[in-house]
Amino acid sequence: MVPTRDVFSAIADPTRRQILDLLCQREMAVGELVESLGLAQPNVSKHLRTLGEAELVQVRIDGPRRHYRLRADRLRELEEWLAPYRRVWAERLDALERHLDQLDDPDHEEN
Amino acid sequence: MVPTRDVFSAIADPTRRQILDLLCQREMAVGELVESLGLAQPNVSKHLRTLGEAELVQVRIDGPRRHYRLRADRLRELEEWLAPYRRVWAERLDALERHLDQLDDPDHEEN
DNA sequence: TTGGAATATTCCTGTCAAGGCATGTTTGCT
DNA sequence: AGCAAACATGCCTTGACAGGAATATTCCAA
Repeated sequence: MVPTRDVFSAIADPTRRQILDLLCQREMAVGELVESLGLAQPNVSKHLRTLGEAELVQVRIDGPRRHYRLRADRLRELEEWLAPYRRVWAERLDALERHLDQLDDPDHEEN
Repeated sequence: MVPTRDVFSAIADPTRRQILDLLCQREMAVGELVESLGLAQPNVSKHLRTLGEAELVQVRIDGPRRHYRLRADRLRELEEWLAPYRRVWAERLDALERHLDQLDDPDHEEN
């Protein structure tokens, strides 16, 4: 089951990030999400569909209601993408320190 | 200098991620990026502008050419956003193991 | 099997972003 | 000053997406 949508575009929307934040705590039904978010139900359903296409979310059917659950493993893709940049942080921190040293110089200019 | 664009929407575009990947290695001028990416120059410039609005990138002017440089620190925001989900991975891994155990059961059903 | 609750889907509209093309701007060179 | 290189910006068209409203679907209970 290959995802039909990439994680990056899925989390680009603020509302969808809100949904993920909620699902981070616990599984939730659509109605609960609607109430928590204060959005229209069709709107929430559509965002859930998008999250589902990215496989960031998983459904558990329980009678007439559907419980959505976070699939955190898909966020590992993000984690992995981030990896190469982590190394850069260390280098840049050195640069920042040198920069802060320059701030002690009263003639230094900043904007 | 508060960013006028969030990191999430900035990295949502594949081309922009490609650019970041290139800048991960070293600072590059627009012309170099154009050649590496095989895209039209105005196109690349516009993506660089977008990355700049998210402050994911920094310019160094050198005569007529502009060298763009990665600002990895802005990706920390992503890292921080990811933090709450990291904890979920551990829990979910337990569930996965239980799931795999069930796979040994020949009567177990899967779709 | 009829009704209602919970949710999904469709249609419509406005907005925004990407790509292509043309043009403006700055800089260095002569 | 004039020209060319290196970029940026503006305009246009097209496609994708978000939000709203209405409608369809699925399920359970009586």
